[in-house]
Amino acid sequence: MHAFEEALELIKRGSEELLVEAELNEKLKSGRPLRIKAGFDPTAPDLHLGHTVLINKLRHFQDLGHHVMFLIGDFTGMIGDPTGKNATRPPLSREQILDNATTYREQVFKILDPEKTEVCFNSRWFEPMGASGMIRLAALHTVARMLERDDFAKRYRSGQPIAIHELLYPLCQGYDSVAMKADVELGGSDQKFNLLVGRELQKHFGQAPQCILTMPLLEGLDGVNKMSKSLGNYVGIDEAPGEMFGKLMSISDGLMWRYFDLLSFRRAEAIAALKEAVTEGRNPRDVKVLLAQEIVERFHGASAAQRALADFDARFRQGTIPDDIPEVSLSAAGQPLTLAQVLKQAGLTASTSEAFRLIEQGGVRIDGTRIADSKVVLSSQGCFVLQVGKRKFARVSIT
RNA sequence: GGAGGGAUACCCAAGUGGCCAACGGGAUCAGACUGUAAAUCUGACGGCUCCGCCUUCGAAGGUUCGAAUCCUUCUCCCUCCA
Repeated sequence: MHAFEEALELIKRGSEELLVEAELNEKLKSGRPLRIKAGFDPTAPDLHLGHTVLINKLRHFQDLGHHVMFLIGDFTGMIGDPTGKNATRPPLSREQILDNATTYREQVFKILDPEKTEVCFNSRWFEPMGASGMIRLAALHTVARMLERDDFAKRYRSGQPIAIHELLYPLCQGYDSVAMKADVELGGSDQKFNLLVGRELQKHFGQAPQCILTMPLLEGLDGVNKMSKSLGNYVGIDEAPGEMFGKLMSISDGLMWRYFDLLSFRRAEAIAALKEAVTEGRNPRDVKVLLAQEIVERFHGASAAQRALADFDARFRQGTIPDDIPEVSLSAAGQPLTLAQVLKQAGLTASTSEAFRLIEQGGVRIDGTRIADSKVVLSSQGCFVLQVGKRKFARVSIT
């Protein structure tokens, strides 16, 4: 196998679609470092594992010696990407955008090598372009072609408003590719239309059109919907090691392989070997541990990953109480407190009603002993560990 | 500008004068089973000083012994026409 063929394998792994493969082949064969572009809207600075699928792919290119350009759409952020939206997005202010961009960079360099990454801002070429330049750019595409795009078409059909400036978004993104002389552009599978516009414009400006590599959207912890913060099925890359580890351990066995493909840096053969081991009887749990550890290690380092595993085993396999639990001290003011009140005041339940229910359902323990009597009154003074369900703890002292 | 339809708990969605703290589904939480798996099963799912009481059905008033349900005004959303 030639080196470039191996490279192509790595590039294609986990991807959704590669256009046009033959072109990319040629580019790889040339042996020069390719210019790899990926653009990010500086809207949501809180990255989760779903976002990292694309960033991992950039990392692959980086490892293969290519030139990664991380584009922060500070200019286009004023438009807001209409992709997948059914409504016009509120524009971002200048300060918000810059703020978000900084956070973005910090988080992204946990995966990308900062030395090998060029960070670009597209205001650099759009600001000097001016209104006349924008009009010339707009002249390069037609409304009809723009309305071919599914989400625009749907909105248009269903009578939802499409503001004129939203039509400019794909053009701007496409022009970015011209300004950056991109050889390859990466994007989510929902970005295909925008990425294709880039090819058109590059051809118009006499450049070889970029290849397009789209990445699938990662399913969230529920295994059904795409990972997103608003659905609450996400793992944030800033989350504490223990949280991250626990969340990853809770995914289903089937979903685990998807996560391996899209998130792990292991070689494809290594993953295949793991899969085989499981079919031959290896406990999937142990394999999932490997995945969870790899991910935690990536964002928090090896020792944190070790600790997360140890804590996890201690807490859930042996049922011991973790040591890093929040401490709460309450003052009884001379009066005895009911258990339900303490639970609420310690922040373990949202209301005393909820506390009552949980007690009655057997979900509450004091120092490891289940308390099922909702009328228990805690005599004043004392210090103990309160537990609700499997994961919520607090060390409470009453004074 | 005109005509019509709608707003119910985290989401979807029943309910058209008392049996409604409000059917059902989803999400969520707890318990059982486990690998903290997943699936499944059981239960909970407005609040409180919790075997009783208090506040909810877009908002504010009103009718009534009694309203999510009837009336008035207001706010917001949708559809059709212009």
